[in-house]
Amino acid sequence: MVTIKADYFDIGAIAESGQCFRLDRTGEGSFRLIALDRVLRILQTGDGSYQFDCTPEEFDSLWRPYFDLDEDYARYAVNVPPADQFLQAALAFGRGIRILRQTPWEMLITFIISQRKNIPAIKAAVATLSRRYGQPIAGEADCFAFPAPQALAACGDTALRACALGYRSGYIEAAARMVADGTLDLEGLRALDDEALHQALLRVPGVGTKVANCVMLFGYHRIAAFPRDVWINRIIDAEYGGAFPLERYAGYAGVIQQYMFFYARSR
DNA sequence: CGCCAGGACACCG
DNA sequence: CGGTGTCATGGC
Repeated sequence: MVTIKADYFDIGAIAESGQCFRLDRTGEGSFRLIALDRVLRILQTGDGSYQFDCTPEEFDSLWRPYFDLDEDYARYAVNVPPADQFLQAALAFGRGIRILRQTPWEMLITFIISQRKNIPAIKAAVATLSRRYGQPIAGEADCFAFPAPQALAACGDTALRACALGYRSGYIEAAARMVADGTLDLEGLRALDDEALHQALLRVPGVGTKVANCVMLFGYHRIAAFPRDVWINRIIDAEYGGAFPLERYAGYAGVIQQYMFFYARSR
């Protein structure tokens, strides 16, 4: 058991921020995360601290980096103009959101699934896919790791379609084959700069600009990436006259984007 | 039942 | 280059 008290850390906000689809509220102040082929239970105590059900070694080597706890999120707020009432409200409301360091493979498949689906539907599809093609996690009832590339590459378009994936099943099968046969080296892409990484991801069927930016932001922690979905476009139209001042947040616009998304969707 | 969802893609002018 | 129709399915 590990207890922490971190500023700018709110597991409930993170769970509802649309970046991770396997972090669920299991009760009042309790959460369960399936990630990195493991299960992590998290308890939010009354005094604002958190208890993680893992060893200190596991916390330091896996979960501290996963939750990006070594980064100071106060620095992302300094360039927001006081007159920007929308962003001021969004940062106050979403205080405690962090950009999780998830894996490129899971983000690639998850965000191919995400197109034209709402968040509950995405979570359901990821859960079905994991239950059918992921490894059961030892010592945990009904918990399954995210499927390996080989597992998804082998199961076929028809079986994938039966996981409520619809027309995306062909994209997912093709992407899984590229990764399984080495055509696409997701770990090797870490060496590329943002623009080259973006271009490499666009070669994957079913990956356009928006999904590529999500994979960059949530899978490679490229926090300059700024995914534009229907919610973000709606905000930019309604609050910024169609032109959001991205350059003001150069280098970390993706973090700002996440506050915008979470706040907009809450209303 | 109808509308919408963290879009991509082919096609068109 | 920018606009338009289509794609399959579930949540609300």
